[in-house]
Amino acid sequence: MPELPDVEGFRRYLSRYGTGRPIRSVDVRDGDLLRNHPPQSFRRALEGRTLTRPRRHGKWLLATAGDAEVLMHFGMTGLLKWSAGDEDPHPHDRIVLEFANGRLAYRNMRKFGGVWLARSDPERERATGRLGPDADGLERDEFRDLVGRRRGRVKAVLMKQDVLAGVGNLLADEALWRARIHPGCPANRLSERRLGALHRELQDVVRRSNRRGRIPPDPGWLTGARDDRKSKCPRCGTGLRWTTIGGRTACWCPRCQRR
DNA sequence: TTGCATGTTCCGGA
DNA sequence: GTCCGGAACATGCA
Repeated sequence: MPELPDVEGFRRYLSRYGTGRPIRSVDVRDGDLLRNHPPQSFRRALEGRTLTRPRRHGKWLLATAGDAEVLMHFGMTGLLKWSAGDEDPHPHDRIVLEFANGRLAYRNMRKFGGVWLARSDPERERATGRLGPDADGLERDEFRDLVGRRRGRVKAVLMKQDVLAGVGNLLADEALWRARIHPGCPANRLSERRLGALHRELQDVVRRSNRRGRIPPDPGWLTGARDDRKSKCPRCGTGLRWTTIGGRTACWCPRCQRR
């Protein structure tokens, strides 16, 4: 699931369950997900430390641990899960932080994404790659400069993490649908007015989704209709259409979103 | 059995 | 250099 709003939910979750007391031990149940350190040095860096300053940049969740920084990416199936009891670990729990009062699991079925440790800005950037400014709160002028100059299709541009960070497949489709812009339209052919509308709708979708920790699949949202290939546009009732843009399934309304 | 899935990266080609 | 499509990554589900 994880796009910007989901990771924002994980940030709050980490803040609630993973900070304020020291990590007693680290259980690396699947070393594949530790992307830039062997389990032993990862454990040494974290055990006895307290996580502080949980923060998010795009789809990345970061936290300070002593002189190091923990970086988490959730791929398509990652999440955080707290448990206070002594139930068996879930089979997809890959890395588990043990605290005195319970444990916090980095769970990830498909093993895209992972967990990194960084001790410097360059080391962090090697993990995350170049990231544009976070999509949440991006000012209109900056959005216009970043997105409006690109020749590529607007949906693909929105999803490029080095342009702006945090927008994934669902968020891009939702904002484009609301702004009535066809996902295949070249970004640099959008008028000022339409770019402004796209900016406004994206900010609104992000703000409302962040409160829920997900892009809500509610009535009135494209995200609430897109899974069913027989769905109609929640706004005008026209049959939705699907195609591939930027390697992912784009969903749009052929009546509301004309080329 | 096949196709598809909300992410990223790498490659070849236009 | 830019942009695109396709494949790969790993796993589960319809």
